[in-house]
Amino acid sequence: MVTIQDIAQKLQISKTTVSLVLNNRGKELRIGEHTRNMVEKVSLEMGYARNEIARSMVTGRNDVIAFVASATDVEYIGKIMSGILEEATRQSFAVKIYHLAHNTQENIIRQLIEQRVAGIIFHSPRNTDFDLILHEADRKHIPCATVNLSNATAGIGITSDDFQGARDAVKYLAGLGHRRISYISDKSETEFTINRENGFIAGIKEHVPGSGNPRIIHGFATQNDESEPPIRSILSESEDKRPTALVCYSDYLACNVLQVAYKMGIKVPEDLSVIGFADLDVAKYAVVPLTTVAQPFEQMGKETANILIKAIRNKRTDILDNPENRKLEVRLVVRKSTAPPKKIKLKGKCTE
Amino acid sequence: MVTIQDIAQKLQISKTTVSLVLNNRGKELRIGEHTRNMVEKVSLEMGYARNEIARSMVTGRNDVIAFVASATDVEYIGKIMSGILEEATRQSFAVKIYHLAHNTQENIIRQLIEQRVAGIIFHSPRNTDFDLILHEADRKHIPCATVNLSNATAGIGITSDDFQGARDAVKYLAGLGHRRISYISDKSETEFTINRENGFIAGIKEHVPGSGNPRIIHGFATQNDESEPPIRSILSESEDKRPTALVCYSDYLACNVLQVAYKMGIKVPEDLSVIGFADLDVAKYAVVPLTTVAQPFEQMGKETANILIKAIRNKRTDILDNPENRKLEVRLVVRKSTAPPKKIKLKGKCTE
DNA sequence: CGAATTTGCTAAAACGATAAACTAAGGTTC
DNA sequence: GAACCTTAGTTTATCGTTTTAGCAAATTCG
Repeated sequence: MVTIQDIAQKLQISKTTVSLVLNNRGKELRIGEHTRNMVEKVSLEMGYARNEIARSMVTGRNDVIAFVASATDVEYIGKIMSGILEEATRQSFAVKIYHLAHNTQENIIRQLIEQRVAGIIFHSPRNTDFDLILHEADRKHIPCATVNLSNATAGIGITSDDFQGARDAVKYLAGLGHRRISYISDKSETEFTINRENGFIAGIKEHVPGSGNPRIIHGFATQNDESEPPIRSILSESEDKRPTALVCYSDYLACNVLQVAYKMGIKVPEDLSVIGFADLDVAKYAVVPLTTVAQPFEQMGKETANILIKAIRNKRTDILDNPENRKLEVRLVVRKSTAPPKKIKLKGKCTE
Repeated sequence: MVTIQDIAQKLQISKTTVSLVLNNRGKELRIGEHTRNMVEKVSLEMGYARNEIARSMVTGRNDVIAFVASATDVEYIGKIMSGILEEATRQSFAVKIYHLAHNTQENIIRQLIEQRVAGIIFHSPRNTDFDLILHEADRKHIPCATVNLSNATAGIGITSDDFQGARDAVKYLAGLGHRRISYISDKSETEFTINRENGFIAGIKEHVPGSGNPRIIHGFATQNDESEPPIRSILSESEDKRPTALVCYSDYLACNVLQVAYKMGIKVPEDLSVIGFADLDVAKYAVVPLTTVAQPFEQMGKETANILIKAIRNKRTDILDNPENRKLEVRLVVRKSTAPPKKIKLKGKCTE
């Protein structure tokens, strides 16, 4: 590989001069125009590419951020990554990725430190997955951020406003005329499940007052079959008692609902409205494309990367003392799985 | 940050000694046991973490591979990445990711060279996306590989055996008794579309002989609505002429078929069998979970990383002269969207 | 015309590690 | 007891770059 030394030799000048020119500091540091041109020309001719490793050595900087995730083969994590990548690229940072799937926390943090990454972004559905890494990173003063993870211990944390999302979903359904709205939660207990459930409850209290205690059941998104019994039981009730609309913890669960309803001959949206959460492919490609609360995954990635890089640039000053936590707005995407409830139409006809 | 110098100073020995011990070359190069123990102890106490950047400088190695993809927010690419990551981790390589989405080829290859990555893995549905990068990487003798991309120019190329997959799908359907089987292709013309189409044709010739020219239509996976007219037209034919089974280019297209069939009141799998391709989430979560040709994305990633790293370790000798191209086996996953055709049963009843 | 300033460039140190060659002390062998 | 070997390290060079300080020649100024 060609080095600045080689260029210097060819031009019979010092490598300092070459370095200055190639870093565009030639004008300010008074390298003559002719020399500048020659350096540019020869470096191009010889196919010079600067050695970032050598550069990092002396500057002490290393413009690389690490994205440590529980997995990469999950659609929404891919979207987050995409946002991180876009912003990092824009700011001339490279991105390294790490998995918890085939690696221990000990191992990952060691690598991150040895490779002198400038900052770290985490995501996992399980908050505790990063305790060790966060602790060690803090000791070494590596700025950290979490994305879509309500763990404030990292200094920087970007999530989506799931509470608001669930509330909006209820508001929309109430606006369509629904009164019996239930919520199907995931089996896990995380900040996500809690926020969405609370948002749902708040929505009911606000938009469907006097409807009694909101009904919440627990499904199991991961395995189709596991979710069927609870869903089936709620849909088996008589038509005047069972919910006319279901808000689901995730698009996956909403798909499960679609499956069960299909088997039971319940029509969506005529007999039952369904709202999902996330806006993943499964929502778009469902038989009845799902109305869903779209989370701004890409934007979350972008924002997180942006704030993290700012922290890095500001010489990592006291992020832990002034934590930056932000919730991004969600957006209800209305597709085909929601409609006014049947009952209301019938009632209307009867009373006339 | 603590350096080996600091450790050496504290112990009043030379940094070479420290280096040797910390690289486990202390025994072979005769550093006394007592000194070895002291170095280990003090380096732990001081929280030493070796500087991979400095190390790379002198060794000339940099155990990093780059994964350059058209995007990261696509489910199957995430799976490939997962495999790459697993294998790279196992072999102590780090992985950097790059997007074509927000970056030019010129920019990416420049970064890759400047950062002295040891090898590059590509994926994009469009073969030509990497021409420039491949060319430059070759000039700099950086070993390259493509994954799930039938472009042999990279020396290493791992794909799945899509031809076989489509053929297997037809074989399975023929085995169920289907005779009128059609294929719905994507609108694009890539190696993928060609391989699957040819596999389908081969399957028909082999397993449904004398059924005339196989029918192939073109759908549009990307936008739901665009695919509807061609699918609807084929399903609108009279029941004794229209296909009893459809093999689809992708799971997405298969979902489109499910949507159209649902609207038209055609039951899957009773009236129509549907087979997808890829085995993505949309297949698992479809109303009628899809029978589909599962591609081994993770394994493809693993295999690619493994061969690439081998090439890197073997000092990148003439991979371009001895290209390694491999097709991995696909696997038909049978779910609920396929069943024997109705007609056969009816016929059976009539003739009795 | 001499002093001060500007211009154009360079020498040397540093970053943190590894690698190759070398040394000094003590123990063996013949 | 001289030659050789072993042990346990050390010295020096090197990787490719940036940074700091400096120096000589040319130019400007009073």
